[in-house]
Amino acid sequence: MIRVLIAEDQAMVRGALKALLAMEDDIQIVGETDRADRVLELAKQTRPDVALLDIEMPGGDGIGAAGELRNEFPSCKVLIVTTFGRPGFLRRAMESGAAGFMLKDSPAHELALAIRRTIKGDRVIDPGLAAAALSAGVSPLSDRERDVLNAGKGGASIADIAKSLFLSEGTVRNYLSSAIQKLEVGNRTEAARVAEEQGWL
Amino acid sequence: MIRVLIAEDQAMVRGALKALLAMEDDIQIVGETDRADRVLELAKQTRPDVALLDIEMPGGDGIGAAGELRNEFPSCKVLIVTTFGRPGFLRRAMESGAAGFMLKDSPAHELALAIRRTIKGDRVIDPGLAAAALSAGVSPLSDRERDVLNAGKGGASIADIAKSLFLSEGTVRNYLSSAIQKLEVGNRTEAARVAEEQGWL
DNA sequence: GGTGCCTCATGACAGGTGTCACACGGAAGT
DNA sequence: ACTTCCGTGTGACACCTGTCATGAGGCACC
Repeated sequence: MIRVLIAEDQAMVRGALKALLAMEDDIQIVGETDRADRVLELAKQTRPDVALLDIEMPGGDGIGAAGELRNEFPSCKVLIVTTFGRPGFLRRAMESGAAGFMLKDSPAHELALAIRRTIKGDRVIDPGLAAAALSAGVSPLSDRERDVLNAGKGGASIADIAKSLFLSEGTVRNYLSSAIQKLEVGNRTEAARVAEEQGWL
Repeated sequence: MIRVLIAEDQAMVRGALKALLAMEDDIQIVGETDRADRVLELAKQTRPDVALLDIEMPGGDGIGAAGELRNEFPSCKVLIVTTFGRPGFLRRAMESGAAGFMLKDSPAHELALAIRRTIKGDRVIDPGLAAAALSAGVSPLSDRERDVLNAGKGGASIADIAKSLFLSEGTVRNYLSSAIQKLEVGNRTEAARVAEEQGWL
């Protein structure tokens, strides 16, 4: 029996995944949560063999939770199951110790297969996404460039970004300018969009 | 037996919902698709009693599909089931003839309940979202203001927007300025974000 | 027929933004 | 030690943006 933990914030999707996996004879759902910051605690109680984690969740993100799990329970495999196939997500997920990365637009029956393969020690990665990750390469942005893009992605002005990051406005302008050039776009709104699409934020 | 059609682009979620609903004795899944523009065609073949539609889908959106369904098959109830509770979405969905509006973070078992209530002629609306829609009110934006925000939301410059809408740059600036003031924000990036959050785009 | 709103446009102006050159200290690699 | 980044900062400059005043035409409503 494979003990599975599910972390997914949308209750309906979580319930539906549960229903789906409950039909498999060799899979047992031992825990479920809608928050990233409850994953570790829940794993302590339930000792799962595999954790199914979404990336977008309240209380943190699935990639962070994957890293924590990896530290505390090295025997527990992590399978990221998410909506968006951002190449950068895949890279960060694998670096944080995830054993697999599936997209929600894969067929449903592949999920059980992926769980079984993960248990056997295989790394399961969505094929299309793997190709995209290879062609996209690593983020060209420095840490600070990423920070300013992040702080400004909601539409904040340079002054706002400077305040929230405790930097001078000139410095923020320089970082933005350099990020805009690296991403080959024309303004910070586009830069934030492109970086987000690549999973570089 | 309630005949149900599912339109949802993420295959895993679609499959999982199918598994969930298949466990109900009085519900039968008669069709499924991942594209908004196949809904009508599929309904012609399968004659569903209820159509479960996501909003974000390739080939159009679920609200448009709801309107088409309403015209061609007035007896088929439409239940919108979506991720984001944008008040404007709810309004547009109800105006286009949807019988219900559920969020994916409702508990899974409520989906079957909602389907049954829809069949009985009830209108099923997520309670929290209904309150939000009432407090948010209708969009204050004129058609053209909406257009320029839409054209610029990816980060396009004023010149780009003007070209794509065949307007002068000054006109675009005026519309943006007026939208920015109506939405009580400071620049067009924020304006686009706020309008999008309200479902006004 | 007046009033008000929307669409489209122009011109002017202040302030925000992106670019560039330059500087200094620290960390990392050779 | 030397070089090469990165992070941080300043000042200057050109250009982009947001605001405002103003105008014309069209449509709807009273």
